[in-house]
Amino acid sequence: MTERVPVRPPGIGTPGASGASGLPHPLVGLLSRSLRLTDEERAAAQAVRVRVREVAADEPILREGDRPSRCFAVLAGLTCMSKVVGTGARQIVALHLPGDMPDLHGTQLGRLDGDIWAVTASTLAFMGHAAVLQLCAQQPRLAAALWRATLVDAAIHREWVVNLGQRLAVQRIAHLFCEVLARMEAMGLASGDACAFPVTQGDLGEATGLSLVHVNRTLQELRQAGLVSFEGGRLTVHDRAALAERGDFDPAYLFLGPRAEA
Amino acid sequence: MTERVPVRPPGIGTPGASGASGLPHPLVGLLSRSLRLTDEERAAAQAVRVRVREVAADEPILREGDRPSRCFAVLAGLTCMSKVVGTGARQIVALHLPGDMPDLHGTQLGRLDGDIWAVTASTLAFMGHAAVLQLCAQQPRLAAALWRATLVDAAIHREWVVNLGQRLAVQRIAHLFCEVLARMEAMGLASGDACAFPVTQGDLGEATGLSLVHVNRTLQELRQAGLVSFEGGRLTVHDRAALAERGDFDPAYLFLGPRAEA
DNA sequence: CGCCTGCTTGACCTCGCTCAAGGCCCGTGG
DNA sequence: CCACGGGCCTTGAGCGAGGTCAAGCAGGCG
Repeated sequence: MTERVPVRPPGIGTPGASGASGLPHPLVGLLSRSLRLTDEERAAAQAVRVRVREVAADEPILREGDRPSRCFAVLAGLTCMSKVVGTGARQIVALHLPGDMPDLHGTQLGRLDGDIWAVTASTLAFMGHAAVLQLCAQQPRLAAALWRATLVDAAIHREWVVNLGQRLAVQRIAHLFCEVLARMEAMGLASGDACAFPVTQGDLGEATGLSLVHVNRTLQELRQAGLVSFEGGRLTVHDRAALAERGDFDPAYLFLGPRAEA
Repeated sequence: MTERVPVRPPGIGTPGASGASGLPHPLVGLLSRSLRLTDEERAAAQAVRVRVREVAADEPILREGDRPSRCFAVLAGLTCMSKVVGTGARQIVALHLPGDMPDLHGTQLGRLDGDIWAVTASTLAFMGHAAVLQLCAQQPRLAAALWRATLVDAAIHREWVVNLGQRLAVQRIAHLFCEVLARMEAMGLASGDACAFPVTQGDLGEATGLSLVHVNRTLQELRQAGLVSFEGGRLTVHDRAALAERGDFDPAYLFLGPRAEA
């Protein structure tokens, strides 16, 4: 009945992730999602020096309280930000897909208010805070675009608050699946109605505030309803409309629509 | 046993809220919390024209999907951002105290991803998006400070995710109380261990993802433990350390500490 | 005076948690 | 080649935190 598939498959975004010509600068990729860059702006962004680092699955990248001097963009893989409560339980507060900058807010706030973990083996592009801040000071449109990126993250947080505060287990999971597929699609990382999503059921629980056991039963319910498959680290949505309906999902909060140029 | 006190008392921040000399410009107040302004910067901020408006309790200020051309700061009172789910239930995703700018993110995102309501009768200071954006373009340090303000909001959202995802009812309420008192204090709106907090038990439920009934019983528990009083729209914390302990509260995420100047 | 809003209480129910055990797949080492 | 161990998924049984429904009460206001 239950198909068995190798765990933790290849990965996300590995094949020439986000552009054509060799290695596009991660900032250029991020910025041109919300802006049409001028040559000067592109040059300024590309001048920010990048150091690429690989991290293994379940490796801590940054710790709560850290005052890092560099921030990073996810090139491939999956990272998350989480916080630990008094009981020792962990809540994932954000998922970062390729193209995201998980700790961009750190450049402004200086201190990190949660841990950042690699969920799967990932490729990260580190940039110095100083260089990013200088870029912001010299290129106001780019500063605005980066600001906007952090505001979208905040909008996602708000929707997560709603998800955890008001929705039942099935809806929470369905909603998360809808969000992940929509964001993957926006990054060009989905194929049809499927995308890589190599997280464990335990991870899902920590993101949705549910126990591992209940996530398992909830997944069975979604599976048996014919809405999704979630096996082998891959998410396949069989009926998008029905899943969105089930999860009370409206993608407006992702601000993926036609870019609102200033 | 249960004392009865008039509902919806005077209000918050009414008495010469945030400064000495007549009416300080709301932007100046907000900005100088994280920055020591130069004369030029102060002048530029004060040049942003402001229109003050009073709103009644439970009045909608902005609606989800709106594309406002102005944003506002809370001068006095209490507002919130909330979202409504399919079942009709409402989740409050943010509380705004005097000094906050509830829809500052709207200047960059253009569209609002939730409703903004006046929780109590409030005084709001509206400013045009264009003027604020122009200020950002001309004064990079002010732009950074406003960006930072939205990042602190995001950090609060993340903590709320944790609150809703991992904590029991008593902890959720205790945590919220700690947060409100800390933020009120930071705005100079607390007196000793008490502050105005004129919300109904229903409002508390919508902020913490609990039913009204359960909020009521939970409040009794906190009251009988001698930790807080919450009557007559006023919050009084009798044992701060114990309440913080009970609510698993660590104020680090509020970024109230000594301002991290660039 | 009567209504409306907000608080309080009781009884019952259910969603989701906890505890516990077993199974499958894979990697490792003898 | 096989034995062993460790993730991760699955299933069952019992329980408990919190929801729902319903009613009553107190105070403010027209």
